[in-house]
Amino acid sequence: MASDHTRTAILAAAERLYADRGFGDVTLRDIVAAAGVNLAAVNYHFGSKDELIAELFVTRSIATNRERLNELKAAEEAGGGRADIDAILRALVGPTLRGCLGPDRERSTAARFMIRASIESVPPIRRIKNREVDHLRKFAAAMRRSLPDRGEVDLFWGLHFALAMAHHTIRESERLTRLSDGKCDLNDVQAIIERIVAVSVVALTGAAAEKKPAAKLVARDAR
Amino acid sequence: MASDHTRTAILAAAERLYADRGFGDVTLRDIVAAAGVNLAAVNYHFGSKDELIAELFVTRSIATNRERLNELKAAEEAGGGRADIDAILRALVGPTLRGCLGPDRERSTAARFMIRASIESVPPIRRIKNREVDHLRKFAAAMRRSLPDRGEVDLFWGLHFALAMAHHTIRESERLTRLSDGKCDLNDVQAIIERIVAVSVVALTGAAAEKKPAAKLVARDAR
DNA sequence: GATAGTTTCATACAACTGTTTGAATTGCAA
DNA sequence: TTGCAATTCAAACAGTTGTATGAAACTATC
Repeated sequence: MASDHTRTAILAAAERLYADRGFGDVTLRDIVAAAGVNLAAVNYHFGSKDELIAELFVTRSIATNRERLNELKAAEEAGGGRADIDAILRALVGPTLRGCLGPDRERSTAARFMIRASIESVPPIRRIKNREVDHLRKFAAAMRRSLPDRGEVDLFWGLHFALAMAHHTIRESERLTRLSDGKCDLNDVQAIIERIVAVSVVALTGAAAEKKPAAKLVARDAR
Repeated sequence: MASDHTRTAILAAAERLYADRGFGDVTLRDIVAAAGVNLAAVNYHFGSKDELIAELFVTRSIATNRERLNELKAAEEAGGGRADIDAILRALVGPTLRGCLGPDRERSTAARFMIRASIESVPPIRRIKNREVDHLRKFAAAMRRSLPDRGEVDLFWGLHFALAMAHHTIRESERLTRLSDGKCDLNDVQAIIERIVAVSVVALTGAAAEKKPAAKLVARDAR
């Protein structure tokens, strides 16, 4: 196999263009122009435009999912097979949020691409997302082990709401900034993670989350 | 002015098609065929495709926003200018959820259209959504009056999270059903509303929400 | 250095898109 | 009925899209 030069150039250019301008108005011609390759190269190397998009998204979401599972595994091992609920939730929303938010200027192309994928939800990506359920089941199982007394339905809702807060924060970060006149700091990702985890924990346990003083919990002091 | 027959037929056909098949693959030709009118009628009556979509969305979201404000006003008058926080949140998420969720077969075209609008986020709709901030400020103000001791930033986050749970539930209702093997009942809209309100309230007040026994609160008993 | 397989290239294709045009038709008022 | 504006219509327009083709260039193997 020759050097992947063309293939790689297409992937890089496509990710950057999609990140900058969205899926809606980036054509194959834009991509090949930016990559400095021939138009036919896309179909030769990827088969179709949709498969190119799918490959971009799969690559990134595999990375995120692996990170999630690593954190989950670490948390379960630390707890002897039964992770704390806040650690589970942190493993669930942390990688995604860290991947997509943060100081504007150091936000990577990959992050901006994933934000687009989260907002625009184009068909090839939606197809992949549908398979994500199996991945989430592992977190549901961990939550069941962590909170065996909690009803199964409540656990699903808790998991669902945690993801809701994470994804909505990614999707609507601009609106929240505008609504709060910049008072909500979207750059302090760790604080956002802790805030979401804290809300999810109280939603699941009905009690304020004070169990893990090691991690700095959400600063909820009045200002 | 003649009878709005053509105009109305276009609006109805467009809303139904967009609801059924999404914005991505519905063309003006599909719409005029379904409406039984001429292709040029769309541009004659609406100016452009985007303006047609915008009109559809504006009509529906004005209705939702009015409903929201009515509920908010009623809650504030009942409390003498200071509504309970759970009533405010109910006014915020209730109309949207009631408009979009509920038993599948009685789900209206309008509801399905709004779900699409929530998922696909096409340019003309995004432009309109950006103006929604002013509307949300009224709820932020009401929350400030209701919880004057709570920090402003926390209130914004609470508002943001409440919307997050509502919209994510609408967007990902199918996935939640699949993840929970149907155990999460997406048909009981009122229960979902109360669940979201309850989580938001504890997130905002740090205490379990037991203040209003009149409304049935979320059933969080283990099963 | 011939050969076979891979990769690149310019170009054409075929289909679809929203929009425009200008003539026909309609409906209403005088 | 006449006149005038609003509406409808068939047709074409102008542009874009993703994809396919077949020849050319390259690369590595024998």
